[in-house]
Amino acid sequence: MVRTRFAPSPTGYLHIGGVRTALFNWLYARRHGGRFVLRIDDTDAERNVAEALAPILDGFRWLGIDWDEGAEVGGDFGPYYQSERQDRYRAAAQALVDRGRAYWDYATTEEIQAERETAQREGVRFLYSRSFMAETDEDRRRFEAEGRAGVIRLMIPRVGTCVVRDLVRGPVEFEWSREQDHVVQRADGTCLYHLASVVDDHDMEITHVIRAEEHLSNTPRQMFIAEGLGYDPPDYAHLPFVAEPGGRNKLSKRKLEQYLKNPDFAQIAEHGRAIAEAIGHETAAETFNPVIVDFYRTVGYLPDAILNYLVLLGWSLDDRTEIFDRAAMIESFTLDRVNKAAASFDPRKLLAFQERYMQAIPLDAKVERVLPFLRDAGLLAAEPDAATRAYVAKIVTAAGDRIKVAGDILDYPDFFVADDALAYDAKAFDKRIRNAEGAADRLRRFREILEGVEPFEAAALEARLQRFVEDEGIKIGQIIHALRVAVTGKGVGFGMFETLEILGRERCLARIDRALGRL
RNA sequence: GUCCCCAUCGUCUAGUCUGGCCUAGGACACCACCCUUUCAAGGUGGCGACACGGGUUCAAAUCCCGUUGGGGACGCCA
Repeated sequence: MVRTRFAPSPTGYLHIGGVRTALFNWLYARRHGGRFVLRIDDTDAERNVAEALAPILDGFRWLGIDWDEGAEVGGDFGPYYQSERQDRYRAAAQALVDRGRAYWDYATTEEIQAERETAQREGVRFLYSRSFMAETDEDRRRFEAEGRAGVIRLMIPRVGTCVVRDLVRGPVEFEWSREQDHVVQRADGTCLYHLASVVDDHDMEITHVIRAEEHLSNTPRQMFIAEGLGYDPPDYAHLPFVAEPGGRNKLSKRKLEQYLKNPDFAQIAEHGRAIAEAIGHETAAETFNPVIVDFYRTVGYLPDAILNYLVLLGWSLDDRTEIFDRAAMIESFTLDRVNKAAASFDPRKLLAFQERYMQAIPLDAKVERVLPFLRDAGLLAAEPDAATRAYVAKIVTAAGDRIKVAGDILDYPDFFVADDALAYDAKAFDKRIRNAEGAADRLRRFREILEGVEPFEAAALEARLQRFVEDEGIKIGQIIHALRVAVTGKGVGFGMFETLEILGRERCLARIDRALGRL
């Protein structure tokens, strides 16, 4: 049975690169009817693990990447928090010593550092001299009598090679003599990541370790640990990096502000920021940024769109298929079609997927997505009644593809504000009404006509306006722009006649009066 | 510095293993035109890449060698 895992540290946020790695693990498990484990790489030192973990778990849940075992759901191979497994690691470290694969070492950090510097000065490769290695219990007692604290180091072979058979890259060869005698247990008795990771993967019966490329060069030591412990090592697959927008470097949470300098990235960020501010959401760069998954949830992206974009970052099925729903993804995902080169994150393309997915969902689903934004922006009551929903549905229909993310509904606040609170775009008002020759008079005349149009619906309104245009001997542009600004306050919007119908006669008349009154 | 990985349009990629079907295909972005009451959407078209240099071969994006460039790893971090 295939078992994969993703092991996040509780950092307080879920970033796009992590999701991509988790997604590939999840897909591989689902593809093979296996299990996907969410293990938590926390440490004892971390205080508020639950708090720092919540955004990560919420992010996965929102994306629909579910885990069969691990944090909050438990399972038969727990505990799933590394902080609760130190005893296991210590036992493993001791077993390594017992099997002659590791040794107690009593060098101080300063002594190691001195050796390292000497090697560097002489231009040779640093390899620990093992001068403070304890070969017997008596050695240990002697060192400890000197007041030294012992660590456990791996007894890495100094000859030969290690071959990592990577499912993405094929065989990769490393010389053992390049590896250090890595510490696996600290002087304070706690154990380090590489040991913990190997022990956990074994205990949790992980069959495929699918992780980012940065771990490729860590793999020999992990294989050494696994073999030393008598484990059957898992299969490894090292994924290419998700690189920063417009660059080749690994995506980093520390460079969020720098990414904002990339024009495409900035545009996406700005679009989201406007929505977030309208609903009173925090928009500091560290927490609100297109590299962080929460950004997309806040702004109203669709999880499936994000997954679809992400599955294509470093993987493809063929030369043309690009729309994958969950089932299609699971069905077609294979590790042998994972790319080797880093793929840079392009939020622009993500938006393109979002648009396609948004166009595809049914009206009522769209309305449901949009409602919370109207509520959070204070434009609608918390519990909209059926009439209100129907009203919103009309707006959503009329807006059509203009609503790319759910939060885009906030581009149309004018349908929700009182007539006397309507804000006018000053530039549009001047251009279309104040300074347009004869516009105000035409508007005044058409207002009178509007009083009698029956029914007050798009088709009838359009027919009547066409007649007005003919009667006046003008072009449609000479009335419609002024009309738009008068009733919506803006120079741009969706179909004029739908707009009038949705607003209704009373409000249209009131708004035209108000606009004319501003002259 | 040492080791490892990678290299096709600005970006994501197909093609590379199994050389010829590749005058290199698709998508995003961009540009133009069409549609049009504005803004979107949609339609049509365009721009645009095999990093470089040597081989091997009748034939190289594809195989080999080298160069260059980029990235990653080298912790008592994870």
